[in-house]
Amino acid sequence: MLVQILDADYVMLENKPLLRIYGKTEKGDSACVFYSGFMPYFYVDEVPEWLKKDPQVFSIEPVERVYPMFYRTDKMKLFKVTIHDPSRTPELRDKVIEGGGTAYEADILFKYRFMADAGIGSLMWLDIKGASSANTSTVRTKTKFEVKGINIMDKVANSDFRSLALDIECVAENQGEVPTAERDPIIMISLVFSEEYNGKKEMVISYRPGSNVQSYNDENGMLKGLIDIINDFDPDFIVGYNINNFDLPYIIERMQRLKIPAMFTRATDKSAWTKKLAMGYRNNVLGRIIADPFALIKKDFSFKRYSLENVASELLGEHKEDVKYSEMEKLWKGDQKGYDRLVSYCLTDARLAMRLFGEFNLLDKYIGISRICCLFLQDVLDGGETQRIEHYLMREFNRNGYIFPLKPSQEEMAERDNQRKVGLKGGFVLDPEPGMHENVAVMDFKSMYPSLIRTYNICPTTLVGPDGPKFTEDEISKSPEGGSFVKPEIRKGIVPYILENLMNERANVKKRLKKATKDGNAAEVRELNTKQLGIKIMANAFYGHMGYPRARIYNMDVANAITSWGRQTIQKTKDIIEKDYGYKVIYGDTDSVMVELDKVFDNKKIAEVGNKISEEITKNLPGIMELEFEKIFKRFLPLAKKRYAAWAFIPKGGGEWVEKIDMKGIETVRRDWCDLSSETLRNVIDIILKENDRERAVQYFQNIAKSLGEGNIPMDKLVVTKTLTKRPESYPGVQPHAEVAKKMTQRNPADAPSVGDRISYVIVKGTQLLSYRAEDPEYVTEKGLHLDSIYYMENQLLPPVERIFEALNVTKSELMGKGKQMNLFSMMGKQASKKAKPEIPVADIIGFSCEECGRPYRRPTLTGYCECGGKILFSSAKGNADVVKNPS
DNA sequence: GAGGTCCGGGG
DNA sequence: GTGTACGGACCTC
Repeated sequence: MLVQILDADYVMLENKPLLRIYGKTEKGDSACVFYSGFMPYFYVDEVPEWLKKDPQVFSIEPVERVYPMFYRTDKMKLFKVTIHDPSRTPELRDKVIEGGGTAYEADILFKYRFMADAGIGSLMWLDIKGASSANTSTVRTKTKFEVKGINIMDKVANSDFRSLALDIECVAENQGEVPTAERDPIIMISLVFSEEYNGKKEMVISYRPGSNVQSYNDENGMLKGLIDIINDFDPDFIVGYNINNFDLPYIIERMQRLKIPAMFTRATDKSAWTKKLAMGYRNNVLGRIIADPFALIKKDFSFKRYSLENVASELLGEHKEDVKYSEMEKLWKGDQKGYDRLVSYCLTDARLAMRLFGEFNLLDKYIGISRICCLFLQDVLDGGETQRIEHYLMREFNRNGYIFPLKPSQEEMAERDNQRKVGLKGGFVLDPEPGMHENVAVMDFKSMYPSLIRTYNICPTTLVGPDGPKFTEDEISKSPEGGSFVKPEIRKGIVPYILENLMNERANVKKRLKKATKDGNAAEVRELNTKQLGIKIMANAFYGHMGYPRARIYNMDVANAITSWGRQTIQKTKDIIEKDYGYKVIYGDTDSVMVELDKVFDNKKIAEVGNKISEEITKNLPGIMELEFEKIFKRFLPLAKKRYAAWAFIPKGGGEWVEKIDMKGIETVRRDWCDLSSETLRNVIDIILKENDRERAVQYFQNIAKSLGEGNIPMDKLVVTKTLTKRPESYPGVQPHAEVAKKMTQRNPADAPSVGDRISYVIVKGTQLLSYRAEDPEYVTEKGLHLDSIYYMENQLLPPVERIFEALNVTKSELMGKGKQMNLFSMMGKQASKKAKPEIPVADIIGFSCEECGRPYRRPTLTGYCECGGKILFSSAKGNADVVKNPS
């Protein structure tokens, strides 16, 4: 029988661990295979007397292993300690360490210890020889098997996975608070199935009857009903928007509170669990995978906001039902029509989560990584890069006779942190040549760091150590700033070996991908693309790992060797291009060089030159290092290191080009900018790059400024929105959105914003501090208030574009039109503020503002004058102002 | 530019 | 479960 594996655990049976591997059969049924006979073990360097007598110990045998740090030919004499119960390992390990001994591989999860030794990895298909063991009641999978033998199959296509999307609703006891599981019940749960369940694709369960609602007596009954439905439908994926940090912990905590065992895992003897960590929750449902579109989309898409409403409208063009938190209780307790709305709201959220999950292949990348690093999908989703790399490394090191060290202790990490501050240098970043450049060929090194590792055989196991064997110059490669490494003839390093395999495998997969694409085999294209992506991500992670203070095999000399060879490579490349070819390298960062080709204006010609230079340079590069022509910057405007805008043309093959605007380090979307800021910035960049007409760009900007001054910009382009994260009165400083919330509460207590609500605001004219002049846009419309165009000019419009214009030598005053017939401020009209100025008690002074234009300042300017020429005055909370007598 | 702080999604 | 434990945007020095 073939099983694709998703998860594993173990239980103790007659003082021996029994492994349970969960997966799917070819038919798409859930399956569990039982494996007994594998025992937990770890290594120690010496065997204390107490350990020999410990009843946990099954056997102790001497072994020889190679320590993975520094080139060495000697083997360590160690002892392999095999015990009965995996869960007892930590205490034995800690006791050994306390006694002054050293332990190895004593912090590897039992399931992963087994898989590593058996050569099994996540999502592999296993051919199971054995006997069906349907009589076991400890798991609830459709198929159960006792293993006699396992064969690893070559099959890559995934089984048919089954998903369940869910969304819960709950109402807080006190209006305006976020509900908590300790106190507030779940009132309703919507469920959306990836395939029909009892003839339905979706359902809503609750304990208030309604049309299309499956009703229970109470919350208790509803939650038990939920457990039954999950087990009955038996999903592989449990999906929900922010399910990781809200729905699932809430459900589990609620069940704990109501003394309902959370028995919806694939084992009958283990409940689902949730644990609160520093920042959020960690959840586990054994045998199933929890997938949160919120978490996944946040990593792979760039949006200003990641609310379900926002994401669904961006990605699906769909919207949530319009229900405010403040009306939920009313709907839950009110008439049937309102209740129906609540039901529909709940259902929509689960539907949207399911669509996002399914239509955007959100898991593909993680499936690819999981396949390569061998960790289960859930661990890849929840864990970081370190775990992936280390698991992979341990398997490879073990296979080659190396022992793998424990995770570093707190003290060790602190020590490394100090070391690192002194030592680790990064990539080489050239100072960009200022000003606009045209016809730039962009070349970069193909997988620079992995290639350097392979070229120079960089690895902890090839690093020449202080006490190890000595070598002649010919036998080693000496890095510019870092360690020396023995050449592959003496020993090939494990990391270079791993990278060689990964890179060859990826080339192979890409070849097959090309063919599958040509054949139009969509399923295979997806599989192969997933795989090459997984390999790429893994291969690029090795470099960073070795310079990471929390890594098990960390070494500064290794990390520094890689970056210093990188810097040397890029520097030499720059020199050759400038000396031998006579072109100017105007910018470069880590693995790329940008070369300005004078008097070459045709894309085809630029590509020819770029390709020629790359090829010729590559011929003289050591090892497998390869420079390649990547794209053209028709125009390139650097602002600073790591910040630029460019009009790029990327070769698509067959003489075709993809055109786009490349931006690095320039934020066009920021939470505290209104739409007008982003829009103006984008358009200014567009005009500058595509038309190369700075006059027109300035003019465009001035036109926007003029419309702003004349009040012709629609208000929705000037709105800034922020979330109220606490009660408005508990904000330490004055913040615009909190002030607006206070005003809204005062005006209409029934419609007071509550914690978690999004508050939109605009800034109106006046002399008070900015935050006090923040207003609800609806109120502004209603009362016909005027917006503060000076504020928008100075704080929203100018800052983003200023740096762009600066790079083109357009000064701020030129931009503002100063010195010309009419400056922008006069164009926009001055803000009158010369009114009576009573004395202000010092305690009331909260800031400063300009006498002429009313612009607020947190402290007076050095000159005591505003940019518009007006004097800076004190301003009080009440909006009065007085002349600053001594602005120092 | 480095170092510290805030905050997210969900109801 | 032989486990942990963010990351980007923003602000100040």
